Amino acid sequence: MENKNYNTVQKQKILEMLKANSHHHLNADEMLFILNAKQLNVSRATLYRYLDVLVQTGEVRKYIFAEGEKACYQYIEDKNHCSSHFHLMCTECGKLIHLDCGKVAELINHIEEEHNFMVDPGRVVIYGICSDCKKEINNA
Amino acid sequence: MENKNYNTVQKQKILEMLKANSHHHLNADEMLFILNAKQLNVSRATLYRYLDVLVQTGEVRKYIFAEGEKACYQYIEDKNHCSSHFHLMCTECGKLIHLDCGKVAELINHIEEEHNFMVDPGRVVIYGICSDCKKEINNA
DNA sequence: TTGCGTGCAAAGGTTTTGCATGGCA
DNA sequence: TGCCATGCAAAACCTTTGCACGCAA
Repeated sequence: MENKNYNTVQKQKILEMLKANSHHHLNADEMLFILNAKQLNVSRATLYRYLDVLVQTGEVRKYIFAEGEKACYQYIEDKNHCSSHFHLMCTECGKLIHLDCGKVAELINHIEEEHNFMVDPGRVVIYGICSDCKKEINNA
Repeated sequence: MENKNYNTVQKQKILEMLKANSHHHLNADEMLFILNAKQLNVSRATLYRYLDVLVQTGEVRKYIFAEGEKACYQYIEDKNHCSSHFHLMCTECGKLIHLDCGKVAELINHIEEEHNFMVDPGRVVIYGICSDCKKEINNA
């Protein structure tokens, strides 16, 4: 790794904030808002710079959705583990569900064997609506 | 649909160009370059405006990849059909493969029944490397 | 003391928008 | 003729970068 990784308050707080929100994705504005609310001002530049590092090391995943086009970031609990399965992303609430399931492995195998296509599971996101949001929509 | 859809040369040429390149995705610059090469100057604004319409009607799909972050567009042959299956996207050459396969339907059913998550198949893209590019990489 | 990390402001690149003009129906 | 579509340029937007200063080790 090329960075000498000095330990600074900013980095600590950014990482802490990401871990506390590992259940959903955040964009830069949202992150700065959260940090601000905690009386810690981090500059936008520093945030982006550190996010880049975290994405490179695999600790954080970066998403870009066609609608918003604003980059969203999310802390990945177990980076090695998370490259081997698919993710379900709720387009309503942003919740990320780890789909660690034999059926996925089955489909990946099928695609690689029968369709001769090498899948990169870590990048695959299955969009849809989670059970909680489905309830809310039905109740509305 | 809210647009009265006047027929103009620009729209015709844009759609024609998209259809001719339906096997892969293009970004705005590439499209303008192609149009230019054919001696038809379309303004960037017009291109973006029409692309928006096409995306809304489902004739064109918009992709944003985390790396490039530049929006890519691709004509969808059969928009109704394409909302019911997954797509394989080669990250090397941009080829889009329609994965119309029982295994996909199986996984979708499984996710909806067992994981209680309503999948939106039209938005799902499985990234990886296609057989042609795999060969090239191996030969290199 | 060394040199990485930070903050600020400016730049960068893509996409969107306002406005006057042009062209389809 | 009415009004949508176009082109231009400017604006908007998110993100990156240059530079000087501050701070970790």
